[in-house]
Amino acid sequence: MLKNPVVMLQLVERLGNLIRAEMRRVIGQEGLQPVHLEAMLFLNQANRFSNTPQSLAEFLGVTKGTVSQSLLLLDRRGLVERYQDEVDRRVVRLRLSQQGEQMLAEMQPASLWQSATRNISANRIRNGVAALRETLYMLQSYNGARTFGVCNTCIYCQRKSQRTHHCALFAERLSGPETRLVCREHVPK
Amino acid sequence: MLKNPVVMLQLVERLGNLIRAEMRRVIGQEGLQPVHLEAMLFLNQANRFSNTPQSLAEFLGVTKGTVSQSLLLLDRRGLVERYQDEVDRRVVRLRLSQQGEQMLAEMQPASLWQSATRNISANRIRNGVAALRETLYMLQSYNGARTFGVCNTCIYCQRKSQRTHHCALFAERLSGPETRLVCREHVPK
DNA sequence: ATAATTTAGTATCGAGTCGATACTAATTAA
DNA sequence: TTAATTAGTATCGACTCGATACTAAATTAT
Repeated sequence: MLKNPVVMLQLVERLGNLIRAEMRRVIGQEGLQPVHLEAMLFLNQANRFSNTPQSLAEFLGVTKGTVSQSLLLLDRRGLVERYQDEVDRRVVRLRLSQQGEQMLAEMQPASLWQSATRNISANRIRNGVAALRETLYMLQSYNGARTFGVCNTCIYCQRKSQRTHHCALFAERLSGPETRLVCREHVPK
Repeated sequence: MLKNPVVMLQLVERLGNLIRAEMRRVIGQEGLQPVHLEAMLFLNQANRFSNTPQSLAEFLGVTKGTVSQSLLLLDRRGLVERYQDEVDRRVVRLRLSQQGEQMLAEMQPASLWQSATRNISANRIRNGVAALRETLYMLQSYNGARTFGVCNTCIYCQRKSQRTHHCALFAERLSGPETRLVCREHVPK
């Protein structure tokens, strides 16, 4: 019976809470809540198959009703735009507004973390990242939860030529930058 | 400019959110919120210098007013008991009730995590723990936040004999089990 | 083709978080 | 003795969140 995994859980939990508290402090000055920042960070990264309320709800682990409320607020504040899908007129598409993108750019949420990790050896961080990633995938598979990885780590992503890729699930062409966005249908290789 | 630290941040953030969502699912069945579980986990670990509303507020990163509300609820549910300090009659002492301890014991919050980390090499986990711990201490020192470590990793903790320890800050004797509890005055060696 | 079902999203309600502000009471400093 | 500080509580308003009930569009079954 190993104790280290439990220690790792406690560390992740504590770090997660600290990050959340820091978020609350920073974003609170804009009259927002942590979940609003999470949502904006997701929309900043989501590909065109994943920029919907449903997808956001799955990512955040809340119900679609809850997400609907949060989106109402983000819309009112002019940070997120909603528009109807052309093909399926039930679905709503989401994107950050110019103002939303600007706010995200100004916040630099990672800067504190950058300095906190400056003196840790690259090898240690590489190992840490590997351990965390493996844990994340395992946890997600237990839950039946989605992995929300980027396309270029997905089994459906096929390289066609130097510059073009192809998604075997949606049967659509993917540009280079698109392969670095997160997808709700992602399945890790 | 290294990318790995940012990846680590995103992983910790994502894992933290998953843990939180899982908490909400589990504890929600008791009509509680994630923060209530966090509070109970803290009280289960806090030493006799740290079992106060003020200390809990610092740990959770919220205001004392907020904590006061949460404690009201935990008290109403019979999960936490509040009693007055003998010496300083302003301060309120907190402890888990028998019922609170039982609920915590039945929940096994770490069990899913245990299985998720089963196949990761011990070395990788050790490195991950080291990287996370270092990051945590750095972040806390930037914030001026407390570290909330256990006594036996604190500069004030002195070993007197085989079985007895001594806290140089509070100038009091510590039993063996007490050196494994968390303290708000903790300063890492 | 029509009806039943499923799916995407919204609206509303109630309990709770959370910060801000204002307050009480006990302790400490001037 | 008075003033300032500290620990905690009470109240308010904006928001989260799940549950429930709803609309409308798309899909499936008949």
